[in-house]
Amino acid sequence: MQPSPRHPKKPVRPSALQAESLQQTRREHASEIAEDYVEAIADLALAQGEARVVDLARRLGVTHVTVNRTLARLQRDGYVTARPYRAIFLTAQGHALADTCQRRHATVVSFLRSLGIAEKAAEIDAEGIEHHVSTETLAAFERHLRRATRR
Amino acid sequence: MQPSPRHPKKPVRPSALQAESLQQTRREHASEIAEDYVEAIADLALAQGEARVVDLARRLGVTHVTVNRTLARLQRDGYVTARPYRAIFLTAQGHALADTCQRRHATVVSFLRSLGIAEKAAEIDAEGIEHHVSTETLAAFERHLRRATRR
DNA sequence: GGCAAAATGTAGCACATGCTACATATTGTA
DNA sequence: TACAATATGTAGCATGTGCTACATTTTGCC
Repeated sequence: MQPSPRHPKKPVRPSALQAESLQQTRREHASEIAEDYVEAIADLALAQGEARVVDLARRLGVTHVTVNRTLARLQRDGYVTARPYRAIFLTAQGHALADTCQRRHATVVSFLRSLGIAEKAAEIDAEGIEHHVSTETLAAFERHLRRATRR
Repeated sequence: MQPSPRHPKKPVRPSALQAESLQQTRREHASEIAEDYVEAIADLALAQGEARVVDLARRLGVTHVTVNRTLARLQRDGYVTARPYRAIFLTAQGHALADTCQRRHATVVSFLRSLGIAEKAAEIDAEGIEHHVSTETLAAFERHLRRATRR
């Protein structure tokens, strides 16, 4: 193959819609964990004044080591503040993200419940689904909920 | 801390429902990519007789290198057969998975469309959502679709 | 046949996530 | 205060996914 030595290699252009969708999904996945963490930190702060590494580990179902490393990344990205051996707190940016996630989570759960899905299954599915719900789809869920309530 | 030298360390037991849900989500994520690949391979086989690495790369929006390594894993796990410089084919197991995914994908898209979501957004969201839809939720989607159709 | 383009393969890097094992700091309490 | 339990931190490994750069094979065509 002629390696076309001039062009540094143009990025693969996915022509298909599916490629675009999958790339979107991959991007979302990168932020899913951040969302889960800030949401958990917000909950814990509310419930017991502060969030500790152990609490997060228990809550998220991972070891404290994983929590620790992920917190370093969240701190790097400006979502939390943390000092060694101290509690973890959300930054303004972290709070904003947490609020968004909590509202979205609640909406998704309510929506699934309104379809007749049992509490536990709704919770489990919502955890997986919520990160992939676009603004448009979330709005559609809310519309549906209003209709269902009005009835 | 007393290291309790006898017990090899019992796995962290997540007491909270959220921990369980998140672990479920992580398990699902491990199989998402396999699902995307077998689905693409099935489509390509139908459309042009066989699936090649380049086709998959274009379709999935990644480089051929990534396709290559992922195919090795899929082969290891029994979903595809592949020989160097040859086309890729699904095993019986791969076909079964592809069928399931295609049906589920179609259901999720139809469902989102029935909520008034535009074609493109429905496709994009479906790619992210479909992997996290439990049997129960999928059934609820189908129920909803039947109701909407009947009307 | 033989050359060039296309396709495929391989090496090696980066990053994210998970883990176990072990080290260190903090804390509760005798 | 001092010890033991708890919490937190660090080192190092595995796996999965993505990439670029380069090597090799296959294929189309003169």
